[in-house]
Amino acid sequence: MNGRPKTFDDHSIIEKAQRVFWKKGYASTSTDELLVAMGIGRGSFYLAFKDGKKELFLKTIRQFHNEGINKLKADINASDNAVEIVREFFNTIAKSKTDRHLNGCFIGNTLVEMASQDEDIREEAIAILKELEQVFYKAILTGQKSGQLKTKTDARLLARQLITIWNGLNVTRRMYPSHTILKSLIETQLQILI
Amino acid sequence: MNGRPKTFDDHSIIEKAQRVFWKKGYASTSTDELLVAMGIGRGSFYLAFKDGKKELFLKTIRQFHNEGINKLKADINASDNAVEIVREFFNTIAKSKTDRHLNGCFIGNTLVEMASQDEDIREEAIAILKELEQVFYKAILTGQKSGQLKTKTDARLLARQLITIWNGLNVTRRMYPSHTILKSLIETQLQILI
DNA sequence: TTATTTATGTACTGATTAGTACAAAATACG
DNA sequence: CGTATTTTGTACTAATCAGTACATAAATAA
Repeated sequence: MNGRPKTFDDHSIIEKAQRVFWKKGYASTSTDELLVAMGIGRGSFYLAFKDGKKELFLKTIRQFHNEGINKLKADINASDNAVEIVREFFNTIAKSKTDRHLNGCFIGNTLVEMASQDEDIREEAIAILKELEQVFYKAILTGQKSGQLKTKTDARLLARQLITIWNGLNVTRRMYPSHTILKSLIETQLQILI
Repeated sequence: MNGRPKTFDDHSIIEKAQRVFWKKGYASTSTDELLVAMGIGRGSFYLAFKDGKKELFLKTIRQFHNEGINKLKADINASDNAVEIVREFFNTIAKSKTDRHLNGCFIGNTLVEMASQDEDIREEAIAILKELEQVFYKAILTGQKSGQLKTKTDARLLARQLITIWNGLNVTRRMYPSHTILKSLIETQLQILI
């Protein structure tokens, strides 16, 4: 049986919460702030997310990741050059707006902030980054099989280097929030993909 | 004129505060927790650090950095192979104890957590990482002049790559807190130093 | 000793925190 | 219409937060 209808849908309020969490991190974001950003009241929030802030956060990073990874996979599938899509993926860092640099990678931030604080959140962040690494891995394998990638380096190791470069760029971009600096840095780092 | 003598010295309590800040970050560390770790009372604390938690934190990252960078510089000066010392510096990541991996790099953590939260702390963290990059830069220059480094790549760009790899490894080590994985990863990443 | 200075310990403040309790509102079904 | 069901808004709680106030302690200097 149906009761009073919801005035919101989970997907859109999670997206609104995401912007706040991404900018401020987990601990520094208050539930009050989240409620204002999501545009709902306390009653609705704790009904929709029984375990409160932590449940919302886990759903937020999951939704953020799913949409990003699905787009990346689709782009790769639609292309005949998987490695080139990976390159473009890295280049979005340099192309993003200047104020975005300070925010870094939402998942990397989460891993850094929560690694010693919350096992559940840490493991979720690790799993997400490993899924991204896995996409890199498959793209590299594809490139090596097609001959577009000449390097004989083990694809697993190359993928692990890529995720490390990704993590690093998302810290370094805060030091150098400059289009040109980041562009040349990314280009140089990606020379491992030869 | 002298009054009642202090029961502690700043350097040692800053070091005690450092362990807590490094593990938990800025926002999630309470002043109560810091007082317990430092072994002093509120009265003494706010007398020694007029601006409270933030002043303590800034002094903590400064002291942490000064000691680390001075040791690194001394090691480089005492060696006839500056680049080899830089390699060893990176390899300390792989060699550290497993539970240390979750803590990452104190300064990198600070930049990630505070970039959008506190301008003073962000700029201090950026300055510290740039000082480390500068040490890399000079080591690379030395290596290129002596012929120990064959690469003709611009030393400035190489140093920027190194700080990015450093930042990246300190995130990735939380995904793979394993001696062997990190060792091979570091070795591969440092192949830019040829 | 007495005055001065500095350090310490503790009680307190007002703000903010995450989360709960619960009555009222809005729907569907019979 | 009336009852069951679900959502909503608001008042509340108990804990914790960073920081202040201030009396007392412990030293030096006169």
